[in-house]
Amino acid sequence: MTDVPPTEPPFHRAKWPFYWIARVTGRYFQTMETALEPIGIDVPSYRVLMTLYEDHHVSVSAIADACVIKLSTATRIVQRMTADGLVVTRPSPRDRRVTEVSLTAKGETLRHQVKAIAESVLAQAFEGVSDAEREALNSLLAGVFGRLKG
Amino acid sequence: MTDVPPTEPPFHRAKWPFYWIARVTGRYFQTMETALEPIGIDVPSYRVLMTLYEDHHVSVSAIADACVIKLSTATRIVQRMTADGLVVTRPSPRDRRVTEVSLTAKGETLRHQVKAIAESVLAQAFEGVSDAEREALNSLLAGVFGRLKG
DNA sequence: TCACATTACGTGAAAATTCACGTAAATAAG
DNA sequence: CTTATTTACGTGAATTTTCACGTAATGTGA
Repeated sequence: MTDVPPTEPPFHRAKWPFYWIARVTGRYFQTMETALEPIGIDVPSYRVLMTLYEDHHVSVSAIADACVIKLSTATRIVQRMTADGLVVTRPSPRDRRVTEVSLTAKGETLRHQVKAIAESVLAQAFEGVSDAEREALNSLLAGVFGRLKG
Repeated sequence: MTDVPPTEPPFHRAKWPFYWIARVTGRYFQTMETALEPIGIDVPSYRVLMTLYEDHHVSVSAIADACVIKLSTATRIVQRMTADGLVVTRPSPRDRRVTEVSLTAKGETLRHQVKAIAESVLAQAFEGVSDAEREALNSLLAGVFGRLKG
C-alpha cells in the first residue's frame, strides 16, 4: 500500500444534479419574465395565476406551499395582484382564519394568455424530449421533492 | 361529428416539468438553508463557495452566470462574504475591469464543511436513484437549459 | 367550560435583490 | 491615433422578500 498524495477529490458541478436543477429554474424564470413582459405580468403573479388554474378558491397558505415561498411573501403577492385587479379575496366561510383567493374576470383573461406563453416556452425547452422522458423526469423530481426535508 | 362542449382542456401542474423543477429548487434551498445554519452560511454564500470549488480565481460575472443571478446581486454577495472574511478580491492583472474572487483560509475551511453538508442532502434526496438515472437527469436538464433563451 | 397550544394571516422593520445609472478599461472602427 | 462601442463592475434608490411579532380563529385536553 502506498500513500496517496493529499490532493482533493475531483469535483465537477456539471455532475451535480442540483446544480442543473437550480440553473434551469433560474433561466426558466428569466425566460418567463421576458416572455410575460408584453402582458405586464411578473413571475410571482404568473406562478399564482397557474396555481389558480386547477381550483377556483385557493387559500394564501396553499399558494405559498405550491410556489414554495414564505406565507408572508404570498400575502404580499396576493395584495399586489388584488391592487392590479387580477384576484379578489374573502375570508373562508368554513374557517375564518383562511383567506381565499380567486380570479376576477381580468385575471381569467390573463390566465389563458399566460398559459399559452408558458406552453410555448415549455415546447421550445423540451424540443426533442419524448413524452416518456418527460414523465420519467416528473416522477423522478416528485420523488426527490418528497425526500427533501422541509 | 358532434360539437364538443366549451369546457376548458384539463390542466394539471403535476404533469408540468417546470412545476416540479421549481418546486425541487425551492425545497432544496430551504433544506440547505436549515442544514447550513449551524455553520453560519446562507444559501447565496453556499452557491458562491461551490462555484469557487473548481477554480481558484473566479470573476464576479462568472459567479453571476454560474448562479443565474444578476451581476449587481453577485457584487453584493461577494461584498458580504468579504466582510465575513470568506473571500478576497483583486483586480485581474489581465483585464483590470474584472474583479477576481478567491477564498481565504477561513473560506477554504468552510468550503469543505459546506460540501460535506451538500453531499449528505444530495444522498438523501437521491436515495434509490441509480447512477444512470442521475446522469440522464443531468444531461436532460443541461439540454433544457441550453434551449431556454436568456 | 376553561386554559393552552396551534394555525392562518397581516404588518412594520430589516435584509436581499434588482433597476438605473455612472465609471473605467478594453475592443473595434475609421 | 482617435472615436465610438462594448464589457465589467460598483452604487444609490426602488422593489421584493423575509423576519419578527401580533391578532384572531380553531383545535385540544382536563
